[in-house]
Amino acid sequence: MLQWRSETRPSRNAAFAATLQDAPTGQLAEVIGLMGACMKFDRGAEIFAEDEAAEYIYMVASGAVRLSKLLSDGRRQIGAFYLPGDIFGLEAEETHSFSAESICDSQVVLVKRSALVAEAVRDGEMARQLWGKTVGHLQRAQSHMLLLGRKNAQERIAAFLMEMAGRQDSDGSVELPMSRQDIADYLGLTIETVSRTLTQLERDGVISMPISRHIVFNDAAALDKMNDGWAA
Amino acid sequence: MLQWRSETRPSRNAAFAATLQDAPTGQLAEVIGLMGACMKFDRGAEIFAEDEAAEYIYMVASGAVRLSKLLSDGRRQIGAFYLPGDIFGLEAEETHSFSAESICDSQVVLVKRSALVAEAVRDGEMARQLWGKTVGHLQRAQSHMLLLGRKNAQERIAAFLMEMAGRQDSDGSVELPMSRQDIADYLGLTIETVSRTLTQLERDGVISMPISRHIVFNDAAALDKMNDGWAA
DNA sequence: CGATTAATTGACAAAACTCAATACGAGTGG
DNA sequence: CCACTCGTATTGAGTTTTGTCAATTAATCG
Repeated sequence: MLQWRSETRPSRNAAFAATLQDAPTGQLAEVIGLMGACMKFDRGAEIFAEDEAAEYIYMVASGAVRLSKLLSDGRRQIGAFYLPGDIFGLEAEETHSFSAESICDSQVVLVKRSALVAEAVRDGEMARQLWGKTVGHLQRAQSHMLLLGRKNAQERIAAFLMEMAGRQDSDGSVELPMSRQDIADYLGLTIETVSRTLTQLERDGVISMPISRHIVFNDAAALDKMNDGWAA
Repeated sequence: MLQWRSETRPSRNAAFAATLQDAPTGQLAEVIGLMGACMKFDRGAEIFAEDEAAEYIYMVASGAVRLSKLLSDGRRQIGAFYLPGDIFGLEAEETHSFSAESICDSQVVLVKRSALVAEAVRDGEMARQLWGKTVGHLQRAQSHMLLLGRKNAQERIAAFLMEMAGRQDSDGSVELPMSRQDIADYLGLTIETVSRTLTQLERDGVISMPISRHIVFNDAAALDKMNDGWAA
């Protein structure tokens, strides 16, 4: 997948005007990369907060980001993880209803929402892509609802591993940038249940965990079967 | 809320061309009402199926619709309920990933997706509204994820009742068009848990149920508190 | 009024959660 | 290079919530 580096990207102001001419039917990601300014975020840093005005649209250049909502009593739901190449910040019209934090040290490209909208007004293809991305996020959210509503712990973990594998161009293993607590809050489980379920899958020979955040698939078919009948 | 009747709506072919001129900055709902054709669906009838090409965009005129996904083993997740005035069918780009069924006898207005898109190309305001509606659906889906991920049965039921009340212009009561099974599949619970939880709320004096599908709020503040810290 | 579907209730089982203790691992300083 | 520390992850024991299966009651429709 895309692995943007700020060094290889022309600086914003220089490229701005020219870019828009060059990309009349531009890929959204390209345009964001060219129009946007790159920012670094440390592990745990907040990219935007709940109730903050939604002024920018974002793209992960490197690292990983979580979209989360925290409750008064400490419960937390993670709505999505964003990996390099992913665009986010589309889920708000006026203000954000979730916050976004950097899971590890990350680089994120920011574009003014107003600039993208202005571009979309002129370029129908751009409008179509912005809408399409939003529909894509909606489908992911629906797919996630499915998982949260009716899957047991093992099915959730299996679905999660397959999802992450599908989003990395992985051989037969996944590198997890997020903690067990993040996974738990994404899947609607406790950290203990996540841990036990992973251990059980390892005992069953389905996966191996050389280190806790690197998971090797020994029997991808078995994982597939746990997902049976559901979209990823 | 809107309570469209097919009789009061000009027939499609007659009004089509004129309509578009009349509504240069039209409300999306208005335009759909004027451009669309009205169809009746019996209770339980399928409006569109999973994997079907997404050819239309829909608006509920009367009745109620559920968006659902069925598994091989019989588990079902309901992703959303649509009530009069609600627009749906935006969650797909090419093909539907959920099916939609009429919960009771309903009337639904259909518009060719291509016609709306063509309109959006000409009218930026229309494009903005289509995108905005999609974002709205995404926010609802995220809010629903939250509920499914971390709420207990009582909190889910309370959230559901408040949501439905908010969507009907209701005094202190809700009329539920859907069965207990539909509610259960929406909330990620079993029908028995839904039933028991409602009974418990009635015992506690929070609600009354003169009949099973009509729920009166005796203590809305108590319901509110069960929702504490969460968006509806 | 009887038949059929929808909803409730009860008794028990299972899955996941809670609380507490222990182990692992990365980073730091001796 | 090793020992120490702190955050992260795993494991265990016991509890709670929700699910399952079965029976009963209520509502709806001819």
